[in-house]
Amino acid sequence: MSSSDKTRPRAVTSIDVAERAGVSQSTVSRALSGSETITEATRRRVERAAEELGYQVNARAAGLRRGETGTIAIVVIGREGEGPAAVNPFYYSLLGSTCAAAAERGYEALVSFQAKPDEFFGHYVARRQADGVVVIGTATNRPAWDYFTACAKTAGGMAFWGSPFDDSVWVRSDNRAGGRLAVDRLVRGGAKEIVFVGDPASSQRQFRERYEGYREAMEAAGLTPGEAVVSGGTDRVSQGRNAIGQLVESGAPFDGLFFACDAMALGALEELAARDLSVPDDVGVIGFDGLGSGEFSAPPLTTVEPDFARAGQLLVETALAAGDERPERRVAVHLVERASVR
Amino acid sequence: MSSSDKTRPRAVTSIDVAERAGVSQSTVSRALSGSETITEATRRRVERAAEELGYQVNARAAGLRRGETGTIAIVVIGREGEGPAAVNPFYYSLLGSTCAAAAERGYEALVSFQAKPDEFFGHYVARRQADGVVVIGTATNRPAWDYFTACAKTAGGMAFWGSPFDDSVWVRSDNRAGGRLAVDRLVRGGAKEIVFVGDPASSQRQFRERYEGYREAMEAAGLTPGEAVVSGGTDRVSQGRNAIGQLVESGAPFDGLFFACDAMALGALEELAARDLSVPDDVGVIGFDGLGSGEFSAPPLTTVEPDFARAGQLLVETALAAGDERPERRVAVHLVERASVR
DNA sequence: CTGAAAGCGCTTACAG
DNA sequence: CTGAAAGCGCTTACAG
Repeated sequence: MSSSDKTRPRAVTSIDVAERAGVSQSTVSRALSGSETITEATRRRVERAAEELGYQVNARAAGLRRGETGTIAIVVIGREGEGPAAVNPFYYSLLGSTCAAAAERGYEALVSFQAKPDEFFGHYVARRQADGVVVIGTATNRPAWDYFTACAKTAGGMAFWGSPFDDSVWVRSDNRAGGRLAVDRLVRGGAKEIVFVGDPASSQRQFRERYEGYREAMEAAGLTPGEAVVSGGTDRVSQGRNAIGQLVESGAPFDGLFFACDAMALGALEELAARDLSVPDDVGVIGFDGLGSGEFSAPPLTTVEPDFARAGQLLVETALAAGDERPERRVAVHLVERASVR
Repeated sequence: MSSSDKTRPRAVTSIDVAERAGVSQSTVSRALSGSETITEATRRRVERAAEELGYQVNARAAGLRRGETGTIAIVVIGREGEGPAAVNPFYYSLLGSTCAAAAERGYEALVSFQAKPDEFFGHYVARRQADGVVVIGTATNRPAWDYFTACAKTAGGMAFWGSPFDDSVWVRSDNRAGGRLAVDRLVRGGAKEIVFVGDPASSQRQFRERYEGYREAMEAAGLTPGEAVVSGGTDRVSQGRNAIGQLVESGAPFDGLFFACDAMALGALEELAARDLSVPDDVGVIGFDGLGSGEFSAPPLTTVEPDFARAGQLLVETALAAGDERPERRVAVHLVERASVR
């Protein structure tokens, strides 16, 4: 018979506020939502009552009535069967700036990490939990992208970064420009035999674009672009490591290395050191992504970084866009100068 | 007069499903929520109708009626005036595992990055947007912690990691055990003159606990614990760098260094290299946090890492706990062996 | 400028 | 086992 057996105390409602202020519920709603049609005196009375009662608008009820959710769902795709600890830090940065971009537009961000097929969920819009959903993460989780690509077909209101498919609503770095930036910088450092490391046929579609940028810049510089070096390995870091072994054993000369992503470059830096090849003196190295880890590698890694803030904005914009609008989908990149190029 | 001038198509409701299945709305609700009191035949009929119509329960309406939100808010506090790009990667890992822990318990995660005083918001529970809120992030943003500590006093349902205050509902690493782990390892590597670097009076309360662990282990090993080395600098990395300068100039001998956090250790590693001090031969180095960047430093950084998954669980548990329950609040730590100790 | 009433889409006593 | 009705807490036409 106790009045509060660990039940939450009943929340204060707009009716309580109305009563205290001596007005109707409608007036409370208008006063608190900033309607123009309310007397300043009334508004103040209502605001004081709300204040005194510690009243906060019930966002859920308001949204239900209004028909908007004010929320955007962000799903981060991980490697199959691995937890959030295995997520590439690049996607954490992207997550952060996407949340910030959502907030900027007045949206809340509902985030989830999804890696296992039996837990895939993308029907946020249908369930009215969100007005749009952005999906980011590793291209290597094929089942996940199959799932979300199918979602996008029936649902709309989705934006992708990292999808292995070209037919979805993706947002990407300006990868060709990035490839050119990297090669030009290597050339300025005196390199002539510049090699691209990474698989242009990778499920990460952006790799091919980076390779194309490499080719363009090589040709523009009067140099001969080579075939991409593709190496095995379970993760990007060991792929980078293995690439060096492969390269050295092939006997092909090289004085500049452009990696399809920072994780590979970081692995390569270790292997280069192990083989007593000096960076940047013997060979210049540039990565792609702007990973924080590159600040502490030996030497610190020069890299091509997308404008994360802009990436977040574009992702949110795209997810929220009504069908016909066509938001820009390429994110500008810039070179982060550290110390792995002369 | 067009029927769909860029208005979202009206969502399918449970009434539509009821109609199609030839049952009442109540039955649809029961069938889809897995109520026991429904005939298998009826349930199947309803499920098929829902399927055909592409119906998804409106989570907001259901929650409103049920009085639960099924959501937990996670706020990440950043350095005053800086964006998500400046957030310590440690907190990204913690964010990831907290999201995962929420999902494990069937909760959605509403995340926001907050750094500026005019955008602080913590009334998620009062606004019925969440059933609890976990706050994580840098202790250096004092106004933010003042704000959320005040929130916690009136609101309940909150859990903190990183708060500079002791009186809030915090969850923390088992820092003393971590300190002991680090010192013991350094001793095993042959070090005798082991120095603690970091400010025990820092707003980051965990630093003091780590220092205490250091003292305990030193004494237990029959060694003399020294005063902590406190150095200036705008961020942890430069504090670490400066600590080395300070230490070397002081002339005090040292052959083992335990840093209050990895960011400081990483800065120190650079400075040590610049001064031709070899790690781990001249001096062993151990950090705290388990930062991913430590994998790529020269040498890779040995560090004390909390059990992130457990940290997330405890945070969620604490935020969701009804007043009287007292969830465990210490997270176990372990040593990640890399190469900065002999 | 303000109020009474309807309704957003569910779930859950209450009947039968 | 199923249905009719009420109600979660708002906002917004519709009146006045």
